[in-house]
Order: sequence, then structure tokens, then C-alpha cells
Amino acid sequence: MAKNSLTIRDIAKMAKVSHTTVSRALNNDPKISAKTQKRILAIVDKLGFKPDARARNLVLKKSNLIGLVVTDIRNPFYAELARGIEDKAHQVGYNVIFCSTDHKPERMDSYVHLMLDVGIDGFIFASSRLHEPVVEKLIAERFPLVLVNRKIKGEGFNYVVLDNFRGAYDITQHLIDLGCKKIAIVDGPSSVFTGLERLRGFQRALKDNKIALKPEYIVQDNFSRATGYEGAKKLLEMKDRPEAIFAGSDYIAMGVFDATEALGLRIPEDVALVGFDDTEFASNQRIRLTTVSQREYTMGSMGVQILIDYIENKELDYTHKVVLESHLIIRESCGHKLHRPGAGVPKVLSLAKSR
Amino acid sequence: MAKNSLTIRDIAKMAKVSHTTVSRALNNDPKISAKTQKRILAIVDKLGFKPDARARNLVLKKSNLIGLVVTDIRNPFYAELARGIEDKAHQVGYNVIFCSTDHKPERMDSYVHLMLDVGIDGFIFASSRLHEPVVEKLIAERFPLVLVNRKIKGEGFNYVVLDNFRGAYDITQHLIDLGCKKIAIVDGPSSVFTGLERLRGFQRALKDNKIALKPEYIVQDNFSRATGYEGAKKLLEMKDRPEAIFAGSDYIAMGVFDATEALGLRIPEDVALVGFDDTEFASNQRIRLTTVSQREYTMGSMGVQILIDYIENKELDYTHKVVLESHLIIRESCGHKLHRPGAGVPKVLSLAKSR
DNA sequence: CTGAAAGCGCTTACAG
DNA sequence: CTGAAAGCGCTTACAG
Repeated sequence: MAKNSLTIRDIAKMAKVSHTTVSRALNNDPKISAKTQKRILAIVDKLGFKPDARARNLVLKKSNLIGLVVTDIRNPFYAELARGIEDKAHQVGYNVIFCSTDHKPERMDSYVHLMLDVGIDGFIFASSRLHEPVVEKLIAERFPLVLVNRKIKGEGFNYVVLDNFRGAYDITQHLIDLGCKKIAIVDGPSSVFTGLERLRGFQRALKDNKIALKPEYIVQDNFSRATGYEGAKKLLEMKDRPEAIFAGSDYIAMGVFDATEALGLRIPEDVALVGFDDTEFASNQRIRLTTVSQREYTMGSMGVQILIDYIENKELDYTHKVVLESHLIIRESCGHKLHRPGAGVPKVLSLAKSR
Repeated sequence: MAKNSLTIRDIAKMAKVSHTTVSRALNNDPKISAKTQKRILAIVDKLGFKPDARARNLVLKKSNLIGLVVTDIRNPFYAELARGIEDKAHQVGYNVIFCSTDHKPERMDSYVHLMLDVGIDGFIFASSRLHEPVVEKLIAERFPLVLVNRKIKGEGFNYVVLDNFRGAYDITQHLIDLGCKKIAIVDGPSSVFTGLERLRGFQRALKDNKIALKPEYIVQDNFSRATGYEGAKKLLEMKDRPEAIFAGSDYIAMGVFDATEALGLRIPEDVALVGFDDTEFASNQRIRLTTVSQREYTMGSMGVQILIDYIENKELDYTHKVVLESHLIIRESCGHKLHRPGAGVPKVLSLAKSR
């Protein structure tokens, strides 16, 4: 494809066979004699001949390309997910195209069509809203896709998500175990699966512990650093400010750190903080953010696996509904000084996940 | 491409014209009457017909796909670069495939071929070593590509890089201005452009100020967090430990933070620290890392621009050699307490670059 | 095991 | 302005 504009016919000429036979040699077709194949492959090798993928794609109706749709590739969570997807895809001979939608429906639309235009074989959607018309349309058309990280409403698709409810519940319970009662949340929007489930898990944990939740303690916007900054500022300037903040993502937590430092407050002494995702930021020794691990790398590679199965077997099989277990990662940001007498100091895990 | 297996011929039948004419309508060919075009397009719209990109690609010898090669998409620097590339590519109707090489030549090779196989129109290499055989081969074959972030040796290609030497020089000078004399560096390898130039800038600044540099004060490995951790540990456990550390990237600096915290040392009180890249980590208010801004988003979009020009004009034009200016971003990690009497407290910039 | 033929769905000279 | 024809570089029944 690169330099040579050699074709299968040129090779055929040199090998004194038909181009059909060359094609067979290239594709390891059983109906070709070992020795002619060997002879042909030798020539192919010597000339560095590469069959033209475009022609191949056309007749095979396949591109070995998958499209990944995320909110923003710069978000460390998505970057890690993308890496998991890339590695697995590469293993099985696929390439991945990515795009960042910035939560904007029009970007979503335009990208989906751009990808469809290049002829991708399937999609991995990582950032859908609960109600996402473009995705629903693709599902109705049975276009191969898998949802990862966030599900949408309805049926008829495969997905891999984290048990967000459980993760949020556990980390909230942890704060409660440490003695916190006035706990606020700065979360992503309820219009997406992750935002909604984390809020629900949070609310449920409070309820199960008979702790009242003030409506003002719920702040929701995007899963962004800016949201964390604004949200924390608002919360911490209240007369009755919370003792602890549950940030719906580490990225939000990053903004909370910005705000507390700007306000001259200390974490965890003045306010406890926990996050969600376990990004590299969280594990930094100057940050030490208690958080929920998502294993997004794994999530990505499982997603690819399911998608490729679907693409290659063409069975309309919607039985791949994976819910990954969440893991609480305890570090110091949640405030040891608050812990219940007799409960023992929570174990502080060190550095990062291995990479 | 999605659902419909409609072809240009089906449309032709419905419009009672030849498929040639349909093709013309679709491609806005001047030699077609406005009204037949309108009639055809109406049908196309109504049926949601999309011409098959694979067939189009085959005859046009084009895919509207560009390949991006980075070390690791998880590295925030590359994620930001990728976003700049994506946005610009999208604007001009291209999709981008990415891959992470992990510094491994065999991954580099295998990915380059995988991408060539799908028929990309050009490459953006962001992580080449100074001597990179695969890239050199592509250059020799005149395959469209642009180097970004890191150049390789030799001629015959376009590139967009930062003035790494200057950036390193300036930030080192800044430490010197603050009164530091014992300054160490934890850098990436000299086998890559960025590692080498930053080391050179560092050395030159010391030399210009007649400050001696101990060989043990130079630590080089990958541009990774682990390198920062190990390097700082080694440096800070020396009997004659440095007063300041220049981390060759923010990612390395992240590891330095890990190490100082682990050793119970404070930044900037016990040791000053500066980085390179101005990632989000650096701008966090709990980190406040003095660093060098790279504007990698811009770097990426300029790279795309140059590449597309090359692809579409097919002129062998190697005059696009861009060296971007570096910008020193001063925050508190470089240690105000060390600053020279009378020099005034350096201005501390706040939060992030806008996004 | 091998080859001649048809076809994948487009684009683009070439004639009219 | 419109259409019949050739062709992009492959794969794959269909015969032999």
C-alpha cells in the first residue's frame, strides 16, 4: 500500500500463475499446493508486496476498523479505557478510530456519521446519555456496537459497565464509618448512567444509615474539573458546610482540591474528600485520594472482545451484559482524624495500579 | 453504509438516470444540471443513502484516515496532543487512528504496518527516536507524514516541535535566579529529541552561570512517573543532595512528588521542583508545579494542517519546519523561600490553560 | 490444485 | 448535460 503500486497481477506474472492463485496464497486458502504457495510467498516477501486493503475491504465488506466514542480523550479515565481498547484490538488485528464528543449531541452525530462513512465494522460507545437517539437508531438497525462505561435505557445491546451504585454506596459508607454525617456530593449529571447510579448509591447509603441529606448538598453538572471547583466552592462557603465531599469522579475531585486550596481549607482536616475512578492523579503521594477503582483498561478490552465476537460471528447475541465489581481504594484524603473510636485506622494503600 | 445496502444504481433506477449521473450529483460535479441534481439528491436524502466509502476509497486511492503514533495515549501530554489532532482532522473531514508504542520498536513496526494495511493517507509521528528506521523508510518512500513533538535526524520531512532547548534553559535559569546552585535533572533518554534538547538546555544554563554540574546529578530513563520516583529517590538519598530538581516532564515530576512525600521531604522547602509540559496535574492547586507550557493542542492541529496539505496537494514540499516558542509557567513548587534577596517574589500564575 | 469470469460499488475519461 | 464503458485491486463461486 505504501510505496509499491504492485498488484496481485504483477505477482502472478512473476510467479507464472493466475492472480487467483496469488490471492489464494496470500489468504492461506487450503486449496493451493504447499509448494506453489511457498514460491509465491517468496516473491511477495522479496518485493515487499502488500495487498491493497481498500480493494479487500470492498469485496469483503469489512474494514477491520472500530470506532470509539468518548466524551474527551484528555480525560484520564477515557485515555486509560482507550488504551485497553487499543491493545486488545491490536491483538486481533483491528485498528481503532476515536472521537471526543464533549457531551455535545451535534458532535456525537457528526462523528458517528464520519465513522460510518469510513466504513467501520463496529462501535464502542463509552459516553452515551441514558437516552441517546443516534445510538438507539444504530441498535434498531442492528449495527454492531457495544456500550461501555455507560449504558443507555432499553434492550437489545451488549455492555460492560461498573457497578456504580455499589461503588458509590461503599465509599459513602466508608465516610460514614469514619464518623462523617454531613456529607455532600458533587456529581455528573443524572442524564447519564454513571452520574445517576453514583447519586443513587450515595443517597441509599445515607438512607440506610438514617442520615438526612440536605438538598443543597447535592451539586450536579458535568464530570469536569470545573464542576468540582465551582461545586466545592459553593458547598464550602455555606454557613453549614459539609464535613465531607463525595466527588463523582477523580476529575471532579481535582477541581475540589483546587477550590479547597484556594479557600485555604485543608483536606482531610477541614473537609474529607473521596473520588471515583482511581486515576493516576488520585494515587499521587501528595494527593492520596480515597476513591473507587474502575479497572477501565479491562473494561475496554472486554468491550472489544464482545464487539469483535459480534462482528465476526454475526450472531445477534445480546447476552453479554457485564457488570464489573467496584473496589474501594482507601487513602488519606478521607480523613483519619474523623474515624470512629475503636474502628482502627483504615489501611492506606500505596501507589498506583501497576502499568 | 450502515443499514442500507442501496447502491448508486438503485438510486439511478429511481431517478431514471444513469448511475454515472447519480455519482455526479453526489460529488457536486459541475457538469450536471441543477435540477437533475436536486431531484437525485432529494431521493438520496429520503432514503438516507450513503455511498460506500470502501468503493470510493478504492478508485480514489484515498481513505481520509490519518494515523497517529504516540508512546502512550494515557500520558496526558499525548492525550492533549491527540485532541488537537482530532479536532482539526474532524474539521477537514478526516478520521484519526491512534496507537501507543510504549517505546518498543517492535510495537512501532507492527502498528505502522497495521495502519498502512488499512490504507491511511498519512502519518503523524509524535514519539520517534532520533534514529527511527521505520520512519526513515517511509520518508525515503515519500509516504506522507509529519513529525510532531520529536524530530528525527536527517532531512526531507516536515515537523512541528517545541523549542525544547530554550524551555529547559529558561526554567533552569529561573531556578538559578532563585538562588539554587545544586541542581539535578531527571530526564527522558538522550536517544529522543525532547530528552536530549532538555538536557542540553539545562547543561547550557548551568554553564552560562558558571555552575558546576556533578555527573551524579544527571538521571535519565523514560519519561515516566516511575523514572521520576526512582530518580528522585536516588538523588535525595545522596549525602550531598540537590537543592532543586528539574524533571524532564510533568509526568516525571509526578513521580518526584511521590518520592519526596515518601521520604518525608517537602516541596519547595526541602527541595525545589520544576517540570515540563504544563499538564493538568501541574496546575492543580495542591501541586502548583512550575513548568514549561507546550501548547500541545496547537502542535497537534498544526501537524494535521501540514499533513493534509501534503496529502492533498501532493507537492513534495518540506518547508514546514515549525519550532514553537516555549513559555515558562511559574508556580510555587520552585520554592520562593530560596529566591534571591531583592529579586522579588516571582509571580505565581493560577489555574489551568483554558479549555 | 488451478484458472477464466464475474462482481464488490464506486469514479472518470470518452463520446455524443 | 448525459450515458455506456472501462477500471480501481481484490475475492470467490464455477468449471476443469
